[in-house]
Amino acid sequence: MIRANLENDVSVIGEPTRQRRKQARPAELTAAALQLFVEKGFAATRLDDVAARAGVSKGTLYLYFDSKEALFKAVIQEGLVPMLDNADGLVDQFDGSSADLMKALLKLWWESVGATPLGGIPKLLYSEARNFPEAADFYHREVIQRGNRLVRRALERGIATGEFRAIDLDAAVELLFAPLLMLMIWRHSLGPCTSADHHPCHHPEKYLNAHIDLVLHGLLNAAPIAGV
Amino acid sequence: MIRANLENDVSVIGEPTRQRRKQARPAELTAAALQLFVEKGFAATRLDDVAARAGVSKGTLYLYFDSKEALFKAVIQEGLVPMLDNADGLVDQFDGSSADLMKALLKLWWESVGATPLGGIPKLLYSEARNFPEAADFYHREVIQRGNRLVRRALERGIATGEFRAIDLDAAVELLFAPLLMLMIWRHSLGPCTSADHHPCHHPEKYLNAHIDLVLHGLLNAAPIAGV
DNA sequence: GACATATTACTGACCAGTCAGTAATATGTC
DNA sequence: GACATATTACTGACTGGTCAGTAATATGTC
Repeated sequence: MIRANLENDVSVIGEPTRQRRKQARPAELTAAALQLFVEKGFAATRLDDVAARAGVSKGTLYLYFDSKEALFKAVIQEGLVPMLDNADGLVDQFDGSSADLMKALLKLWWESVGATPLGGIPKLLYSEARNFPEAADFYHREVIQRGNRLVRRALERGIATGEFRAIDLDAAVELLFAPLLMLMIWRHSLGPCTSADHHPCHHPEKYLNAHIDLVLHGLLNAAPIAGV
Repeated sequence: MIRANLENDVSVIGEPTRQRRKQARPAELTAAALQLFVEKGFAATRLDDVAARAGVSKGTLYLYFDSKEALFKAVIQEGLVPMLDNADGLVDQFDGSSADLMKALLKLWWESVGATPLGGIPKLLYSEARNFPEAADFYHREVIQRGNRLVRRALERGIATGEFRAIDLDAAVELLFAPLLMLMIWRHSLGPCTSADHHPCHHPEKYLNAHIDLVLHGLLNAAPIAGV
C-alpha cells in the first residue's frame, strides 16, 4: 500500500488523486466494459460501474465514448480482430503435419483468446446480436468468416497432403469451432455458477486435447472408407 | 364495439373484448416471455411487451407471476424438462445399431426442441446465468446433466457392442452436444441478423447430418488403432 | 492563465410493480 | 327463466426508484 514514487501521478497514501492519462483511458474503459458486459449483459451493466472499475468517474467515460452503445461497439471491434492477424501468419509458415498444425492453432487460440478476458466476447456477441445488428454484422464478417477461412485453409492443406479424408469442409469447420465456442461460453456463464465438479471448464487443456483427438479419429471402430 | 355474439367471448368483427381464460394464461405468458427474453435479453425486455404479446395487460401478468424474475424462472423451469422424459424412453427401448440410435436422438431433439421456440432456451440461460445463479443451477442439474447422462448411455451401449471405440466418454458427450448448442444459439442470435448466405443455420438438416457423419468417422484417413 | 482532463451534481425518460376500479362470470332467490 | 348479489379475472393510470446522458465545477499541465 505504501507507494513512495517521487515523480508522478499517485498520492503517497491511499487512493491516487485524479490523474491525466489520455492515452491509456480508452483501453482501460473497454477492458472494464468487456468484463461487465460479459458478466451482466449490456442492458444490466451500469456505466457508473464500468467507470469505477476503470478507476474513473462516469463523466470521464463520456470524454472518450459518445454513448453506451458506442462503448459496446468499441468492445466488439477492438477485441478479436488483432488476434486473427497472428493466426493467419501461423498457417502460412507452418511446416509440420496438418494434425500438428491444428494443434498449434488450438494452442495459439487458447493462450491468446480462450483463456483471457477476450474469451468472453463470443458470449457477449451472441447474447446481444439481435439488439445490435450492425455490430453483429461486423463481427460476422471480420471475426467469424475470417476464422472460418483460416481453419478451412488448414483443413485443405491436410486434404491436399492426404492426411485428412476429403470431408465436407463447411461441416468440418463448424464441428471444429463449436466445442471451442462452447468452452468459452461455459467459462463465462455456467462455469462461475456451478460448484467445482469435473466439468471441462475446470480442466480446459485436457478437454481440448480429448476434443481434437476425437475429431481426428472419429467414434467408429471400423476403418473408414478411403475416398469418400 | 358492436357485440352481436350470443354465447361467448369473441366479438364478430375486430378485436376480441377482454376474456377470462384463467387456465390458458400462464402458458401464454411464459411463451411470450420466452420469445422476448431470447430476442432482447432479460433486462431489455419490458413486461408491457410480454403482456401485450400474450394479449393481456401488465396487471394480469402480475396475477400469475410475482415478479419479472419469477416469470424468468418459470420460463426456464417449464421449458425443457418435459422433453427429456421423452428422450429417456427412446434410449431404453431402441433396438437398432448405436449409430442409428444417435441419429434417432438427434432427430427427436431437432423436432421437439431445436426447431421450436424452446431452442432459444440455451441462449437465454447462457446469457443470464450469472444474473440468476439459482436458475442456472436448476438448469445445470435438471437439463444439462440429465441430457449428458442420456447421451452417455447411448455411447456406452455402442462401446459395449463394439460399434464405437472406447473413447473418453466425457469428451465425447461434450463434442456431440457442442454443435447442437451452437446451432440453437446461432438461430437465435446471428442467424436473424446475417443476410441469407450458406450458413448452417439455413440448412440445419444438412448441417446436422454432416456433423454426425464426421463425429462417427473422424477426420483422419488412416485406420484408427483398435483398442485405444 | 489558458487549455485539457477529470469530477460532481443534476435532469428526465423509462419501467417494474401497485391498486382502485371495471367487466365477466358464478351463485343465489323467487 | 329473470333478476339481484357476490366473486373472480382483468385493466390501465400512477408511483418511486434507477440510470444514461449533461451541465457546472474543479484540478492538473504547460
